[in-house]
Amino acid sequence: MDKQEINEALAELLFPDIDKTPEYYEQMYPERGLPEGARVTRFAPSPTGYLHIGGLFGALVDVLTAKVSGGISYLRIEDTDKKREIEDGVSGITDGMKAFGVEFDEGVTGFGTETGSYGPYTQSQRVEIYQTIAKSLVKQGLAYPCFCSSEDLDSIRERQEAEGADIRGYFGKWAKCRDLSYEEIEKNISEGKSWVLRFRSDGSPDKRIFFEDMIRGKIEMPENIIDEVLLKSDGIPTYHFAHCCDDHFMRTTHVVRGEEWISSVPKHIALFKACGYKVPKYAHTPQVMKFDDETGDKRKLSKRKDPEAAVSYFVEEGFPKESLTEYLLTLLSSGFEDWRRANPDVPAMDYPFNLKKMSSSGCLFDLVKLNDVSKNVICRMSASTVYDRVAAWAKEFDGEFYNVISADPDRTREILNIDRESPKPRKDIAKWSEVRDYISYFYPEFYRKDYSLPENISASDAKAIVAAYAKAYSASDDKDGWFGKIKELCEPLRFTPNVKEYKSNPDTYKGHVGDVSTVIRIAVTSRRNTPDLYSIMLLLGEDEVRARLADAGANF
RNA sequence: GGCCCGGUGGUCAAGCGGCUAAGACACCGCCCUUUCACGGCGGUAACACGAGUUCGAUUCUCGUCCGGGUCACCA
Repeated sequence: MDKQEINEALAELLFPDIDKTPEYYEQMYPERGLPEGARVTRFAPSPTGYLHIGGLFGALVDVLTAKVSGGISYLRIEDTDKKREIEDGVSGITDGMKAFGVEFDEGVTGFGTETGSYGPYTQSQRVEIYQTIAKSLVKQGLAYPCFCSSEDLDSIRERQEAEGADIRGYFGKWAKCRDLSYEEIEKNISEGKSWVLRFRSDGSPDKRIFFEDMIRGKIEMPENIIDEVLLKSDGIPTYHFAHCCDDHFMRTTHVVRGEEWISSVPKHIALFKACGYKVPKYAHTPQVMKFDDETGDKRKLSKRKDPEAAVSYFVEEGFPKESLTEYLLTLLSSGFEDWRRANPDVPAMDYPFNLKKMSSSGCLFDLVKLNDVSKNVICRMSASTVYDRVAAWAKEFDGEFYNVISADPDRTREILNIDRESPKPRKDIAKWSEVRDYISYFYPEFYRKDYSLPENISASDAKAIVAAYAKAYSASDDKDGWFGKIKELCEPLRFTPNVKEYKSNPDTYKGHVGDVSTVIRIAVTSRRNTPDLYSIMLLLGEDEVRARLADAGANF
């Protein structure tokens, strides 16, 4: 047998059940007839944990990159590691994406469902494809079976470490199985020894490869010389091989992924070339970090240590989905905030995103900034929208609150509308979980009396103010009349209705109209700070206002 | 340890050889104002370090330091 015949025989020995050829899949998954410049991207998470910020961040880049170019983005599930997979992994990802308004053009849409003609989009369902390509590689002498046990591999590693070798891994003299004869292989297999399929690298340790990262520019690295595992002993591909096959057959043009993948690019390029595939463009995104209070350092957000790394955290806290995506957009694209100011009402996903303008350094996730972004998002919403969103959130996370506000939706909407839907809306609310406290004084169920006064106001003055106001108060006053009455209270009680005058003559008065208002505000709401008091009193109604004034007057 | 990525105010960030080094968040002050918020105005605060190239470096090169990543039958 000549070499070619041996390879053919080996391929049959290794993959007796594979009867398709790479050409079959080439025809099944033809080039996408997209216009020039259209980019095909994919978000390819593995269902090994909940959806986290980094994932959402990456998905946003994928979707936006495809969208601005008139291309396609799809969601692929990389479930080749059955050991680490968790039960609700897939739906966690798809639900999370949905919850944050990230929509892919094709791919997995939920547990067991998908759309698009380049599927299946779940790697565990594509095993035949990988094996077909693997078989072809064996035929060409580009891959070989390796029978080394994990102990063998450990020992190789140990020896390499002891030698202080610069390059570690399965290659050169360490690659014991690389040149096994057909007879040896056949013997091993007939003995039932388990094997993995390795790539037969033709790389040289002193050659370098170059590639252009869409975000970082030119990157130079040593060529890959490692005989990487292509197929694990269970016949399932490793990430590297699956990446190569899938992104080729799914016709991905731009691979966007975290920067932790940069170091394996040489492997990937070698694989694509060995398979005869066009190497996709790569874009390695920076990592989202957080500040670790314990160590005082920046570090990568950890699923384990940081509850806010989970996207579900933001859902539970009640951040509107737009807030998180807008915040992430400010992180991943410096021009976003300017664009948003110029286009306040356009959906965030219409942002003309540019991969090349992405920052390449890791960034800290800033909850404070998120709050600010979120306040801006919420202040643009109508009262009715706010109500719907709060109610939806409360229904899931705060049933008691939901019952109370939904008992009279119209009234709740009116409460939520105080100082809203104006050119200068308030920006008090950053997340739905804050609303309960924010409007609690409207509801007897939540109202907590607190008549403590600012230091500059005595209890006796407060009693006098409330008593006088209770007499003057009329529920039918308009706003000017309402405030006029408060002003009229001032002089007799030795306060001044004129703030400026008080400031120039602080000793002649006990305080000014602001202090008088504060006392009334405290009496009516138990707060020192509230939105427009007049609106509040209107919504509370005359009986309730009178009752509160009386109660406060007796308890200051 | 080898290889790789990164390093502008507290945070996110403009900046591509010559600028008093933008802007946003946070913080502080003032104004507006019945409180708070909003809004307006102003302020504190930065090019990691050292060489080199250059008439001139935040911008280019090299080295150092610091941070991060990666060296699995995990992705």
